Amino acid sequence: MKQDFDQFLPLSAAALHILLALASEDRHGYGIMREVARQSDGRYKLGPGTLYDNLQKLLEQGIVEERSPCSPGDDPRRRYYRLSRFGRGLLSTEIARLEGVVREAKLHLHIRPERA
Amino acid sequence: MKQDFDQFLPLSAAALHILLALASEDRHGYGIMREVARQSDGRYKLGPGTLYDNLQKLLEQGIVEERSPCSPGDDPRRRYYRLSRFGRGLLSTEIARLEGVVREAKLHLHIRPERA
DNA sequence: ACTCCATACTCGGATTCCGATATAACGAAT
DNA sequence: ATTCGTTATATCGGAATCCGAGTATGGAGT
Repeated sequence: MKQDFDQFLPLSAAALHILLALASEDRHGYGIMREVARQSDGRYKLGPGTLYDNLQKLLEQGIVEERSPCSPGDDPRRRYYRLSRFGRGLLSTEIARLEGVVREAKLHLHIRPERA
Repeated sequence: MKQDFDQFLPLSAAALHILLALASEDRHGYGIMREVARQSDGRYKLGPGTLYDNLQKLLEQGIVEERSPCSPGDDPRRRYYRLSRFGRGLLSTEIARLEGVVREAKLHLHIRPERA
């Protein structure tokens, strides 16, 4: 069975980074913000507006699910989100697409070697 | 000297694909549309609205320049666009950023081997 | 003349972005 | 116990962006 990932692609920068933050582990909203900043080395920061707009849409689309807060002793304010199976497949597809973009770009750009 | 690429990043999907189409050669608007569709294997199509909105902004920002139509016998309606030196550097930076995203994602996803 | 495709461009509604702001609980220190 | 900085969720509304429908015209083929 073929899933129609294509209608959700390409992911916006915000959605991509949110899914990426959730790929490593389930996180709550604020944790997503911190993880996105960390992964991008502080160059890309998600404000609360962008975060919750996107989270709501991702939930509606079944890409992300809300998880019950299982751990006792955890701050009860937190609402945890997790990547659904579908979302994981979608992210994989998007990453494969981005690899193609990178490959194409390298055919035509002189990339400087990374500096130490 | 350090150029402040960061304020332009991340590129939207539309801007990224336009720059990518211009990386290989100078093109006119309609040609950009076709090249973007070709590079993405028809999965990502740019409508004229998105194209000209983006092109105008990229021109204002000095990322893309308009080139005089040099070739005689060419359709005189065509307006050609070219990646500026700054734009080329910006695209390189964005590609490097995307490589980081891909690398990060692969740490946490089981990517299926590509099928033939 | 007619038709089809290439080409540039505009318009306006829909979507998305995103910072300012509100609210409040937690932890630690005084 | 009060205060303060941080953690945390959420909304609001203006700005930016997306994006397809539509307009217009030129060139090529029949």
